[in-house]
Amino acid sequence: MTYSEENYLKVIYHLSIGSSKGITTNAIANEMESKPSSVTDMVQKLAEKGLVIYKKYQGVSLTDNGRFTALMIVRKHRLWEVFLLEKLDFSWDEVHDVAEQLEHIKSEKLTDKLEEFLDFPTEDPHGDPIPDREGKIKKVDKKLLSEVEAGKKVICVGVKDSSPAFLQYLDKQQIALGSAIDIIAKEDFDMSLTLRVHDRQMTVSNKIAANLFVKTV
Amino acid sequence: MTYSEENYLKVIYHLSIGSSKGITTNAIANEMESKPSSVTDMVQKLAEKGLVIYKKYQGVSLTDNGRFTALMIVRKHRLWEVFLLEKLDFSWDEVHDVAEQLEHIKSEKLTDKLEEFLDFPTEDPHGDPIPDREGKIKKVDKKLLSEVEAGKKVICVGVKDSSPAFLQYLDKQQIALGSAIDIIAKEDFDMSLTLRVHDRQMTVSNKIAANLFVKTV
DNA sequence: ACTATTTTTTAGGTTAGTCTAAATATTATT
DNA sequence: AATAATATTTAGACTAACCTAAAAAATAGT
Repeated sequence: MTYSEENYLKVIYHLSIGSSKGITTNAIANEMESKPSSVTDMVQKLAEKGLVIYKKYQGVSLTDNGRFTALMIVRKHRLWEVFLLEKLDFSWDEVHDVAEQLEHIKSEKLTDKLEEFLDFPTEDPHGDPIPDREGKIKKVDKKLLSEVEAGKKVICVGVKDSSPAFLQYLDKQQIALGSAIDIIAKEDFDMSLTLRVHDRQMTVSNKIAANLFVKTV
Repeated sequence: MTYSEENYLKVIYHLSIGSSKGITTNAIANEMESKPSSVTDMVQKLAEKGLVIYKKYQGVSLTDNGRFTALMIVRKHRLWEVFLLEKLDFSWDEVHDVAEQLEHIKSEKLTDKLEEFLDFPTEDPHGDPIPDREGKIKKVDKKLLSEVEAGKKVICVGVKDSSPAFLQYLDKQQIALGSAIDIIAKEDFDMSLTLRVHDRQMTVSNKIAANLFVKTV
């Protein structure tokens, strides 16, 4: 397994979530910031190795073997994210690039020992579930704030838009990872929301709500 | 900096310790389990980048820049070894392969935070010193047991020969990493040593002593 | 249903890092 | 000092992973 093959499998896995159809070479090239022709090459190689199913012009999908391999990479990525945040005091936006490298370290023992050291976390700091060593994965309860109905209580677990402007806005409103949010009301006219965060009441636009990931409690 | 360039620098650094002359392409090829012709290619590339000094048929040596780069890789390798042993309960012989991968992770912040997390260790589990972030490195006081004079007290920090036969022998004699050893006498005839380990007295051959690294206390 | 547009694949080329075999330089031997 | 042995470099080839440009297939528009 090369570094590059692993990256392709990971991207195909992520694109497969939700869409049941074959993943197009264009979609993969886009995600990997490479060219469709390069993707065609690699995808043929992965098909020969039995990791994906590929028919010309029809897109690709993962085999069981390919999915398992992808899940083990995702597992490593998310465990390392927990490590960086909890043990090394990395901030939210700093973990990704480093985890992107660490996910390729090959040692089952390391992965399992790390999981134990972190006390068997079931989700990463963004609220995404961590596959176990058999590849089993908890169903996600992460949603966009805009999709939750009024009256519910939720916890902030991540952002969709991670631009400085948005992060600074959240900072100003004192909304952070782990903040408890009560959804008091939803305005039908513009889909804006009235929230209570840390005993402070506020109103946020639909655009804000559509970029904030929360998990229901 | 590619993975491969980093490995060459690291090997050249290790071979440079002790020998003040230029390092031969053959020596490098040997250490890397590759061919001398491949080494010539790479060494020319490293010379163009100003990391080594190279004149045809004369061997290579590191520039200041090259030495610093090598030291930063050694720093990462040894910090990760400490992490694996102390935090994840890896055993002595399991750390090397994994550290060999982890040493290539590129993130100054990660390295510095890891060092802090481990409480600024100054040597790794084999008794080798860990360079600081400026590349400063403590002088080694690690020696072979056979080179220490009678009467001294030492601590076992590593092995030169790591064959199962030798490790099993040490196990049987209850000599482990960290064991305190008193050197009671040295026999002139065959250079065998009389030792006290854990209040038990024993005699070991020169061959044994010449494969055991210790640090003087 | 036929043409225009877009998507995907094929063909051929590039770079990094490796190799083998041949050529050349250095070192050792007598 | 000349030759034999060894070490090192050069030349040319290979693979993995990428690219561009052209060809082929699929999709969309009228």
